[in-house]
Amino acid sequence: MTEDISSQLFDTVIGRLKTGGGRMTKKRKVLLNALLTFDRPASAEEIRERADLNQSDLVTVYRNLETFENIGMLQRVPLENGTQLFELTAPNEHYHHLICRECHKAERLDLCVSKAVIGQAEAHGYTQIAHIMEVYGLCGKCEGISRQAYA
Amino acid sequence: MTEDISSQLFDTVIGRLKTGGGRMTKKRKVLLNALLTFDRPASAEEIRERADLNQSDLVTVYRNLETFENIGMLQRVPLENGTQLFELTAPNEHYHHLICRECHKAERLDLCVSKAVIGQAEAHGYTQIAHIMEVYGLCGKCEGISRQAYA
DNA sequence: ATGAGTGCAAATAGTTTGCAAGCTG
DNA sequence: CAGCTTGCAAACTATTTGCACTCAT
Repeated sequence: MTEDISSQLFDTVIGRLKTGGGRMTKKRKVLLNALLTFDRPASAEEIRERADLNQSDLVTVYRNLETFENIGMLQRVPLENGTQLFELTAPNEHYHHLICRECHKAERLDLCVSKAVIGQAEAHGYTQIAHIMEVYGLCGKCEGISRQAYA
Repeated sequence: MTEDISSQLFDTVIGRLKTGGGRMTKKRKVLLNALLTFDRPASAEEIRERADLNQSDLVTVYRNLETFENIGMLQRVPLENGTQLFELTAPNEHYHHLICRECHKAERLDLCVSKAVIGQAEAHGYTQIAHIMEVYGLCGKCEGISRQAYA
C-alpha cells in the first residue's frame, strides 16, 4: 500500500464523513491513520494499540469503525471463532483473504466470486446481497511454532 | 433430504461416535434427529426447540454440536452478526449457502471454490486450510415485510 | 450553541468452563 | 463401576447501549 493510495483513502474518508454531517476529531484522525498503517485486517484491540490510541476507549474504536463502515469504506472480516477483523477499503470495494489462524497475518486473495454469487442469489429472489469468503490456515511460521509446542 | 440420506447420516454419526469411544444417549439421539429434520443450517437455540429438547440445557446442545464437529460431520456457518448456525453434513463435506438475514432460510449454493482456494493457500505456504463462503440477502418474503415496516 | 463524538459503566448475547451428579456400556 | 454425558451456575469475550460530558463547526 503506497503513500498515494493511503492519503487518497484518507481524503476519501474525510470527504464522505463531512458529506454525512460527520466531524473530524483528533481521535478519529489518529484512528484512521492507524487503520491505514495496516496491510491486513486487524482487530479492534489491535487497532487501538497501534498509534497512540491506547488511552482511548475501545467503545470509541468500535463506534468509529461502524461509522467508516456506514460510509462504505470499511469491511468486516469474520474469523473462525466468531470475532471479526476490520479493514479499510476503497469505496464499496471488498476483498477476500488468506488468514493465519494463529498470528492473523493475512494476504488478499486473487479471487472474486461476486458475479457467480450475485447471479445465483438474484435467481432465488434475494435482494440486498452480500457475501463473505475467507480462507484460514496456518502460515509457515506458525506451523513451525505449533510443531515445537507439541514435540 | 430424503429418508435414506437421513438415516444414512444417522448411522454414520453413530458409527463414528462409537469408534471414538462415545456413547449414544437419549438426549443425543433426539438432538441428532432434530438436526436431521432441518434442511438448512440452524442455530443452537433453534435446534434445541425442535424436537422435545426444550427442557435440555443449551450447554448440552453446544457440547453435542462440538462432538459432531469433531467427528467431521457438522459444519459451522457464520452469520454476518458473528453468531453461527450448524448443519449436519456427510463426512468431511461442506457446503455454501444463500441465507436470508431475516428469517435464516437458507439454500445450498451450487458453487465450490475449494480448488482455487486451496491452490492459492498452498502456494503461500499455508497448511491446515479451511474456508468459508456464505451469501446473505433478504429473501422475497422478508423483503416484503421490511418494506411494510418502513412504510 | 447545537449536536456530533467520547468515556465510563453496565448490559447483551452467544458460547464456554467447572464441578457434582446421572447414565451408558 | 469407569468414565462419558448432563445440568446448573458462573465465567468469558467481543461487542453494544445509556447517559452525561466535551468538543468541533
